[in-house]
Amino acid sequence: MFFYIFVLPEPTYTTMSKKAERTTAYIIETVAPIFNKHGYIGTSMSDLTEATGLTKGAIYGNFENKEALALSAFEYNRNQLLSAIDEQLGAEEDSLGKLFSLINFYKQYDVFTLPMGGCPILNVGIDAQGNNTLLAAAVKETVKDIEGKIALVLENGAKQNELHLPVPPLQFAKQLFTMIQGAVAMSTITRDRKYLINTLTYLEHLVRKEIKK
Amino acid sequence: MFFYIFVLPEPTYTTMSKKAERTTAYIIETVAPIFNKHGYIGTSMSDLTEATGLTKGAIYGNFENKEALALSAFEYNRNQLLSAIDEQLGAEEDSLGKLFSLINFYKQYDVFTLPMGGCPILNVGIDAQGNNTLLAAAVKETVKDIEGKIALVLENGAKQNELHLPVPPLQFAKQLFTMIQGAVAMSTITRDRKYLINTLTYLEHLVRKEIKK
DNA sequence: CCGCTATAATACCAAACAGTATTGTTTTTT
DNA sequence: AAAAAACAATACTGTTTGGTATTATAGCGG
Repeated sequence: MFFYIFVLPEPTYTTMSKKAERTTAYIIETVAPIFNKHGYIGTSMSDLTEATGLTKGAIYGNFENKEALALSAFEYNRNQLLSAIDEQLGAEEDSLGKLFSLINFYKQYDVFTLPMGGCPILNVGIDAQGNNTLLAAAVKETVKDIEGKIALVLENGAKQNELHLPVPPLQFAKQLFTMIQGAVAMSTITRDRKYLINTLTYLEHLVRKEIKK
Repeated sequence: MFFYIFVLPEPTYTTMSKKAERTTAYIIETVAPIFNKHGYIGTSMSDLTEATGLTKGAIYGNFENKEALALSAFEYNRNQLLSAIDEQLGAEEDSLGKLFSLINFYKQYDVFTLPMGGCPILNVGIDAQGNNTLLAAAVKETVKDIEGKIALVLENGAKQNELHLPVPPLQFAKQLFTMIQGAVAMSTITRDRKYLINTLTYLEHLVRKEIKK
């Protein structure tokens, strides 16, 4: 018996025609988990040359400066996350199914974010707060995106009479995402995935009891 | 009409006899919010000499190295937080009152943590994760402390038959704290205190409905 | 108020930092 | 296959990093 947990995607940088495009993608994909794990200031250019096997000339030929590279790296991780969320919210037919699909996804969020060096929302969101306004703004925008996606599902569910919400869709979405991120934060800080499991099991129960018709 | 929000405490370093004790305390108190805001690597020794008005000779005369200073700084912030939590959990007579007191404290957690440069649990917990194992361990321990304090209140409340818990006290405490830290994280990342207000209002409702007898 | 000691300032270190101008080497186009 | 263009490596810049040995000053007990 076999379990497919995650199918490792082919790296983007192997499927591009132009050389520069390839190295640019290669750099981003190699560098993204490092920035995510050690933060903007905590990551040095020599960390990146070491990890990529490239020289500074190569990196600075493809990116204007460290900040631009860090932004691209965050965007790369963010896109992976947004794609995964879209996948969960697009899979099932009914809104409740979509919600449970998302909840189950977050139960394994630690293994999902392992290759990217942790949760980009949390890591970059906190790290950049005191050190890089550009990154901080990008994270803020991403949060808004995700909340919007969840709110849309809730709104449709309410319209289709599949579920009833005690508060407006966006507010409920924000509450839901806040609790999820709380679990992400606590399991990150304590390195204990039980926070993830317990909180998301509770959210399952909450959705079933509070908004399921 | 006057509102006393917070009474600014007299700095510790003004009430000590020995000179060395005073500067040590002065350094810690000056430096603590800087480390908390910019992180361990994000804070340079020159940031600290600038902020304190002291020279490196003075700082290194009172602390072995940067790491030891950062640890003292975290411990200082942590003690302030633990004291505040103790205050809330000691004020009221009944367990439910203690709980509501804590919840109300966290509704204003952003203004409480403003002078220390944000939530030390979250900031140091995430920052240190990829950069400093000593600090990371200290945060982990603090989390355990806080959860223990909340669990104790819950356990007493259950024993006194003031409330009934659907799960063991420590597990409920962890769930509660997870949601609180979720609100802290989200309001930090988005710089929007509504997350704090909404989540803690919800927790109020949850406690009233789920565990109040 | 003197003199010893405790404490802080100065001046310095090697290493690491982000960034760049130039040279060398591949790709790509003709 | 040669020429042009794109790309990456090298070697270097000035600055800042954490840390320290030494010198100067301030605090404090007798």
